[in-house]
Amino acid sequence: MPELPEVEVIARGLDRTLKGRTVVRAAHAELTRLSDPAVELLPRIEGRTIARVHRRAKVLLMDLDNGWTLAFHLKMTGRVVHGPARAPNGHDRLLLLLDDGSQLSFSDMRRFGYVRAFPPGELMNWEFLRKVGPEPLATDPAELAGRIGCKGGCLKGRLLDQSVVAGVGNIYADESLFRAGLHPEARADRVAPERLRTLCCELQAVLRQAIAENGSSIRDYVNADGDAGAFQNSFNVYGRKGEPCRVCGTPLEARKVAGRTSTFCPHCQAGERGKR
DNA sequence: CCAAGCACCTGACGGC
DNA sequence: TGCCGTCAGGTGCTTG
Repeated sequence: MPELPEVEVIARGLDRTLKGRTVVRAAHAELTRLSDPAVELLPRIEGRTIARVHRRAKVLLMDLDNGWTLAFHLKMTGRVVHGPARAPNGHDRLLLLLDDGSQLSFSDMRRFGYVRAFPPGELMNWEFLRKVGPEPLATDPAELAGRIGCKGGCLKGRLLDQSVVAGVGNIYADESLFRAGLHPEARADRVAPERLRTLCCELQAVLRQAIAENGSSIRDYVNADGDAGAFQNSFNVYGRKGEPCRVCGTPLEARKVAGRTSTFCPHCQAGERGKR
């Protein structure tokens, strides 16, 4: 579910509130996607102190004081929430009871998400992280543009490809394409480099703004404190099919591009599949 | 090698 | 009310 800004907001909140907290007890409720058997994983967590919480791509990373790292991938509906201890519910996958009586829960209604534990030094050997592209907010827009434009395929597909650039999902792909005035079906290698650079600048701007507004809440996203984000109120195109473009008033169109529903303004993002 | 399609799951919503 | 189809913020495997 969450894309880069949402995971970033969660990571910042957890790093602030969990750093130095010790896990008193770890409990699992049907950890179907856990890479390691819970019987092996939970003893690695219990008694450990949380050293740091951070993010890479859309993955939430929790460093423990024994050098192990827990990696949470939230996929579509995963949530990591810190709050008062409560009884488990049917969507909980992992519950960590902390030494101040609070509890960290990882729950996931659709069960696409997972938690994995990596021994000291092993995180960077994880296939997922070895294949993932650079962080868009820590990379020069011109370099990002070069990665997007170096091959064919539609722009939307290039933005969603995690090996091209990390952390972009359906919302922020559509929003950055709109801001750059580029059609989602434009052929990436036929768009002028300067326009690709503009796209990457807009991508950075939209990601920064979304982080500043606490992320986007569409259905069930909440940050680590259980609060909804506000950036959904700033969407120009995502989820607005048929509504008027905020710039020119033309009704927004939606179609499947690269397997995902893509909403765009046929006037502001014209470009005859990007041949301009 | 590549893009498309589907699989993985559950729940919400709209139409009939 | 209830059944059915459709859709959902992501990734990864199979297929053509």
